[in-house]
Amino acid sequence: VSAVLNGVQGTIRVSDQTRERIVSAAAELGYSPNPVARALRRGRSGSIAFVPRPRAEEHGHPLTYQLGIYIARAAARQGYHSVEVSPETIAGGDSKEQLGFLLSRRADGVIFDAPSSAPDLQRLVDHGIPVVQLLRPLDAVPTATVTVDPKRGITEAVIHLVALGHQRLAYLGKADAHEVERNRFAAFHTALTTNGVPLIDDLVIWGENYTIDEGQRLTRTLLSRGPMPSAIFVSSDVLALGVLRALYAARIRVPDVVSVISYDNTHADMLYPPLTAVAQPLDLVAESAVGQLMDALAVGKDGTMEPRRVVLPTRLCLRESTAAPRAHDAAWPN
Amino acid sequence: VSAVLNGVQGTIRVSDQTRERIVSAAAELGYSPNPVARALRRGRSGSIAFVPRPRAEEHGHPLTYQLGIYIARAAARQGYHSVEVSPETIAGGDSKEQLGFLLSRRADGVIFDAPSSAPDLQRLVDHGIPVVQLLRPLDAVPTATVTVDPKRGITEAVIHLVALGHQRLAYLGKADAHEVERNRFAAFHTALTTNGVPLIDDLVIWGENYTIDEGQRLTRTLLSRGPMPSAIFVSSDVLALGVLRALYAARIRVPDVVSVISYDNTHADMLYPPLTAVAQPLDLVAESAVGQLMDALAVGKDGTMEPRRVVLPTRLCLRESTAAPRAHDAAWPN
DNA sequence: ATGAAAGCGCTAACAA
DNA sequence: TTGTTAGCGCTTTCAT
Repeated sequence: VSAVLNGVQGTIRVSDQTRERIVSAAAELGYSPNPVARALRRGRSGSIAFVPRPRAEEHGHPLTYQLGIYIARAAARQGYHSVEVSPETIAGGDSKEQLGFLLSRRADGVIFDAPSSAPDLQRLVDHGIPVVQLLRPLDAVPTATVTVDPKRGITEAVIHLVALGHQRLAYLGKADAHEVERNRFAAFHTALTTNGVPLIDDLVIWGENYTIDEGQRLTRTLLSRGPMPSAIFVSSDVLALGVLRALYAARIRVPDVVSVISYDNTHADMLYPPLTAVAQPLDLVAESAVGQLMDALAVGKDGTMEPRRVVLPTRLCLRESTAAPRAHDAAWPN
Repeated sequence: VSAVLNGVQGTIRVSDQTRERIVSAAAELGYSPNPVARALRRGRSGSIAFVPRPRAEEHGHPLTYQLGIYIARAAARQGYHSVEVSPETIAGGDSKEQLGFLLSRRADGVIFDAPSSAPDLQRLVDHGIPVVQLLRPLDAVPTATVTVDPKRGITEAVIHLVALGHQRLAYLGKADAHEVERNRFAAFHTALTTNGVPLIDDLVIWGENYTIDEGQRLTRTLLSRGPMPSAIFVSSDVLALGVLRALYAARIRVPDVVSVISYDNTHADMLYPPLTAVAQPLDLVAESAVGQLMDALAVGKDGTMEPRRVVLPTRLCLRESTAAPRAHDAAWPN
């Protein structure tokens, strides 16, 4: 019966008549297999878990939401289920319990976005559960990772601005807490140099975190530093929320007076004006992560992963927050 | 051993010495129970599932995100796990499989936010799995529900505007697809009447869906209808995104020229200016839903629920998108 | 081609 | 107080 219902491949070991009997009986009884029993027996649950980034990141939801969807889709394509396990629960209650939840074959593999707890990760790895870290991995734990190289998109952004005629570019970013931050600024800096645009120290402003308030603060600082830039590159959408708020309060219109480009593209399409932004390929990130898990879980494999490091490129998404600088800006004294 | 490790209450049926031996042995071996086996044996998984609203709702993510967190927290407080099961997966692949996933004791109870598939729900109910529907329930299926009565918050909103001196109020809403929409407008209308403010037909504009584009479109229509309102009530935050975009494009400042109040409070705190908005108590919604599930799942109970209907009030959240109307507005001809 | 049985890891009921 | 055992529902091996 089990073989028939599961459509076992191998040799056809059942007469058509019996198969028919089995199938119709199952239908009549409304039978559906109990996945828990199946998981116990198989040692595999058939589902993977996605643990979003810690909630501490104010307004991190669109990214989490999108990743969740892409992961669910990618998993579904492979016949896998995916569930999202709130980091709240993990960090909150006794994390031992929660981890046990993931550990003990309830999820065959786990995808973490920007995890914050190395010990938790390590325990999973120690238990032989395949783990992939996304976007902002903890390097202390040797797992597979899928990250993004900001270079391409940021270079496109700078070229775009230069082509429009901008020469005074500001950069609002977060002080380098992580490689990710450093890479963004490095990409920006390199792109300026390559395109013969000066990096103006006064127009590079560092904040402590990615929040709206911080974005406002940095913008006010920028505005207080004398001659305005004609374009601002903001290193995260959440920061950009604050930038736009500050600009709105100061009655400085975008893109009429300043152009704005942000990084992330998570909120960009809901703002006004819609923001030109550098987008991370979250769909591909998810796909790659799920793919790696599936490889490790393929029949015959024991679930061990080599810690492969996939790096994906970014791209610029053109919208309406960029335009040529105002004519008289060009005539401004330096 | 099982009894000791699970801290069974009843009579203390174990000598302290043996207990000690068991505990230390477990610690040494790094033992942690296999939840799958436990679930199979107990017939309870110890976790509940949250199925977010269909992704079709553009920019519905903050609400989903917040509900997810509140549900996770509430469940954790009760010693339960919660997982989020993407509606993508359910709607996408063969929904039978996915439902089976929820059905077959992988989740002891299920919380749906604004579900779209009555048959799926019905199947769960038929299988005796406790179900709670949130915010926009399918009345066809007799489950417990937790909904929100917009009246209080909307009344506060109108009173707030009237107190500021507004008399020309616009309402942008979605044509009544669901009781939820009707209730919002009804609350608005009643509040106007109660406060002696006229409902101006030209300033009530109906759209087809909650999208940014629709918000823009409705606003353009509004602007084309002659004398501006001094305040706009927008029946959803996503619509408000479009309203603000259209106002920005038309160089109409908020709240200097028009005040704006929106409903939902999901995006309101990230906009510019920060929006005064009517908030649904998502934390209480989650808490109530989880509580009802827990009641149904309490030891001894068989998981049957009476279809209780909890209704929670809204409240106004003051921010910066409302101000007194411009002086000359008062002098405007009607 | 079909039937029988073992056993995944746990808990609960019962026996000693 | 401790030890033994049945069995949750399934898959898979082995015997017929």
